[in-house]
Amino acid sequence: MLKRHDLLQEAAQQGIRLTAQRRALIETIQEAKSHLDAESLLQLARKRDANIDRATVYRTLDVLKRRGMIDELDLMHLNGEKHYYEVKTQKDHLHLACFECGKIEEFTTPTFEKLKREIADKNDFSIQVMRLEVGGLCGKCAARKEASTG
Amino acid sequence: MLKRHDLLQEAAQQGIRLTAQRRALIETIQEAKSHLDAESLLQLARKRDANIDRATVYRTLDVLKRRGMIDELDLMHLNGEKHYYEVKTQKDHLHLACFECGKIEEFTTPTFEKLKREIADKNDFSIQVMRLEVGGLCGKCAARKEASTG
DNA sequence: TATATACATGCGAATGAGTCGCAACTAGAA
DNA sequence: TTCTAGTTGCGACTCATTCGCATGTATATA
Repeated sequence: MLKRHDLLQEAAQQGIRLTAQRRALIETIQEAKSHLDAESLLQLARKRDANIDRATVYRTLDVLKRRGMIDELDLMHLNGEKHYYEVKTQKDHLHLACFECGKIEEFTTPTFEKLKREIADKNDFSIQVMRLEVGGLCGKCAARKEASTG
Repeated sequence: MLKRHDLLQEAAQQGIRLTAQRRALIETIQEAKSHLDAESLLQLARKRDANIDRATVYRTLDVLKRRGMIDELDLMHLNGEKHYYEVKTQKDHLHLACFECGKIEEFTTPTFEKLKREIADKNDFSIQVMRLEVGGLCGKCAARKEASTG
């Protein structure tokens, strides 16, 4: 598992006002085992603090995004147009989404870091966020399709 | 400029039924000078064929996407949640989006191709689409910010 | 510790991109 | 020329996300 930032601590350091709702939301994101969309986040966070409104979820996500504490993903729009969120990790990583079974895998490699440096250098661009998403078929689904089609 | 596929020809080859609306849409996408969203595509295509409905735009985009003839981009959601489309090019390329001035730049490098092979190999994954988007500040905007803040 | 206020929240209504059901139409095969 | 599976326009709909505004509150300061 990739090393994640400690959101709550970071939020305090950055002087983000910590309301009960924000605490509940931040803790939920921090401890999430999978990528959460706004609705799932709302439902889970309500177990910690029942009085959280949907608008607050979006507003909080926006704050965390702007501060670079979380990343926003589309996951190839596998399930409609909603977004998913994850705590920023120390190393950049990419997401592989299987169009068939919907499984999401994460992957890191030095080549990705290298590419990042190259992008910044060769384009005179100061990178804040980088999102690499790959869509296709995971090994299992590719094999199954192969067997049934050809 | 990266070499693009010839959509109309490819559509014919693939046995896609060519209605007047689809022709207008395909030609519009092919000749577009910038990344088009569904609404802009609709407006432009109507100059060629006034009777095009919004639903047809989405349905056609969907066909072309499924066939791998065009790519769908989010461009870091710089302007809301809409999607942008572009003709698939011979080489994969990535998009740099400046959060300040909104400029979009494209970039290719062998490292990207290398990364792609690595992803496929090390994960046993059959890649269909790959989307790499980068957000940050272009050289000019970074310099301007530096000057005014620091 | 009390107070002030800039910032957060809940609510409900609004927005905007994209989708759907269905009757009418038509490209291209036979 | 005819047939029909695939395509279209229309208008209503969905669903994620945003907004305006009155109310509430975390935190700085006295």
